[in-house]
Amino acid sequence: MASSRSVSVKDVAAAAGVSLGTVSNVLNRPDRVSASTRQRVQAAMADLGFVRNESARQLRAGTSRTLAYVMLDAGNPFFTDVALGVEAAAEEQGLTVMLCNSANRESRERAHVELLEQQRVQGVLVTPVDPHAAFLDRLSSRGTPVVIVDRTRDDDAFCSVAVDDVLGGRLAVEHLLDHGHERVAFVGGPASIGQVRDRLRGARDAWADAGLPDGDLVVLETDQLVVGEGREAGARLAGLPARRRPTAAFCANDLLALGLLQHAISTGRSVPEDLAIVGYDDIEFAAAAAVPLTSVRQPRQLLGRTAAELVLAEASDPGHRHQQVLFTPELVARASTAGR
Amino acid sequence: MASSRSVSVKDVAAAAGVSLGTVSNVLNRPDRVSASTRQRVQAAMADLGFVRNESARQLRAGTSRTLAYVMLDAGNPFFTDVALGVEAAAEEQGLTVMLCNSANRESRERAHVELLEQQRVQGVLVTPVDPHAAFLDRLSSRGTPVVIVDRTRDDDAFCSVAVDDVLGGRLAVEHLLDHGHERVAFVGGPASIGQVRDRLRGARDAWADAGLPDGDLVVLETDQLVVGEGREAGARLAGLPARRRPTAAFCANDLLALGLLQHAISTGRSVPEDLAIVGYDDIEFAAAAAVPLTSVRQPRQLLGRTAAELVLAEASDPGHRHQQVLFTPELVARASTAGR
DNA sequence: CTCCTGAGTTGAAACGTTTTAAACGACGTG
DNA sequence: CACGTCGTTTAAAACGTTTCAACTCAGGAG
Repeated sequence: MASSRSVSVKDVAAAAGVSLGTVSNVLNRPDRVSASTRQRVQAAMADLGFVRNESARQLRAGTSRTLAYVMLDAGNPFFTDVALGVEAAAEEQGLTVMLCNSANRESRERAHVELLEQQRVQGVLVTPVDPHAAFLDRLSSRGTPVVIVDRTRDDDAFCSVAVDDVLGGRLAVEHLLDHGHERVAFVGGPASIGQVRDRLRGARDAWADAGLPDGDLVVLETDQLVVGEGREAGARLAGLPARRRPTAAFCANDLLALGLLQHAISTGRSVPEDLAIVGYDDIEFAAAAAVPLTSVRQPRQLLGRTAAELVLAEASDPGHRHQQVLFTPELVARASTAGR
Repeated sequence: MASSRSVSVKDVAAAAGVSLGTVSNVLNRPDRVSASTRQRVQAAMADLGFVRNESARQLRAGTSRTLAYVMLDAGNPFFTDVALGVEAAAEEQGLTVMLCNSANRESRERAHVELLEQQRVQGVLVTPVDPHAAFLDRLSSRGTPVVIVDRTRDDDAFCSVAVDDVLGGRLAVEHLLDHGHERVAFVGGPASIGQVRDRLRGARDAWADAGLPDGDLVVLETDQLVVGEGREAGARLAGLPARRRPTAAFCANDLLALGLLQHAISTGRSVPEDLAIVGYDDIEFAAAAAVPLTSVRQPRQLLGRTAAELVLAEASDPGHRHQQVLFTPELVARASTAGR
């Protein structure tokens, strides 16, 4: 029951009157040790407060029992849900997940990635600021399995898991078309984000397929995907002359949609009668909004789980071919588009 | 520029034509190495794609360069904000933060804590499911510094940082009293959570000080601190006879408050005219709600930063006395109580 | 009685670093 | 010319674990 810094296998061995190798066997192959000595050793371990030194284990064994997820923004519920999926898959394999937060800063992402490589983690999952960053290629080329989460690259240098954002954009706009809207706004940006571009492209595809005039799909570009920008977009929308003002808006994520919703309500407009709104991500707060939000749902936990499985597959199979998994999004209709 | 598994200091030394100790010096005390050999070694490292093995470093050095925060619920924006503060403080010290998510499950919390101890992290910050769990005492007694975040214990076995919840409860109710409310509901639960009890106690204190009858502070207990429970509480509130129905509600956190708000709006009640609402935590979504929410703000990032500083202080100073830091909350008044 | 078998245990080597004391020259000083 | 000095570099030990070949010792088979 004692304590103190650093009780080693050697100390336990001495206390139990066995050799150091036997203690290790108790730890790693208990079946090879007779019941009586096993108990004696375990008692000694408890007595001395022995805690295995993972660095030494890892150094000798060459393999770590952890895997890491470098999140783009830990404050966004979307990514924490992805992390839940990662953790679930890891737990099944007896691995621990190390969560890192790059907070949208590439320098932090890079620092994390480099430390993770030094720690010889089994694999790195990452939602990168820039999927083409050179340090990701380096990491991978040196032998650490890397999976890109919720982003894609045009080449196939990595495994990746993502959701079909073009389809998601199409679903959103088709839903609005079904409800009879003929002037629609797309709210989102900056265009440098691949997701935003893809969702807009899907929206445009659907719009074109319906044979509606290009100009009636209004694009409002934002600087970030946050609530405040949504409010601001709402003001811009309200400023348009009534005849050209869209009757519905499709937002590139739920935070924007919530901002838009908030602006509408606070200026006395009703949703969906005066303005229908579709969001994207289906975060928990979407369903809980003042007017529950129609949104495009992504299989967030599945995304994380699949990424974890891919990275482990790559880690265990040397002759592995990279694969790009693309999930299908799903539209969840709620009150914010229920009118008409 | 090559790659491959496991290039060691020895390989670099051979390639650069120096001894292994010199390579280590280049890594750790570059000033002790002449400029010419330093460059030669660095070139060799780049050439071979050398990556320092952190396990070996840590085994020899005995000290790790990371610190961990075990979060109670990574999906709650409150905790991710605390994590931001932790990371900021750690970054200043050149340390990395390992985030772990117990997701409200004590078994997961325990598993994380045990692995962290094996990894010999510099310190563990934790918002525990149960601050009295025995494995926390064990961890600490064996020499790993532990700081309890946003929870307290009656004894002083650990350092802790928390916010004065009794005061927070008082502030909320005094604010409502100032606005002339004389029938108020407290919404929150379960009572097993210390925070909930403290906030209610503060509310009662303020109520008593105002000389108002006990019975006019109605307590609605909830099962969890989530949006859905808030909606449900809204229904219970609306079901009360008008004469006894509170004109204002103080919720134990913002998620409940958002639920309550949502129920009010969807049933055609206006906030704050028909029902004033005060939340707690001041999460980002509080300000962005359909009716911006008055809320009791906690210094979230400061909480995390302080915890990190405490744990590092304890790690470096052996003759350290545990201290309990208590921050002062602050009421942020917004539209949800602006009437009257 | 000897030999074999197999379960249980042991001792030593290895993992990749950091660190420390010692070795090595080259150089200026007395 | 011998000596100490200083700046550089080296060799070896140590960190705590895992693994593997070798050893011991009963018990059973021949």
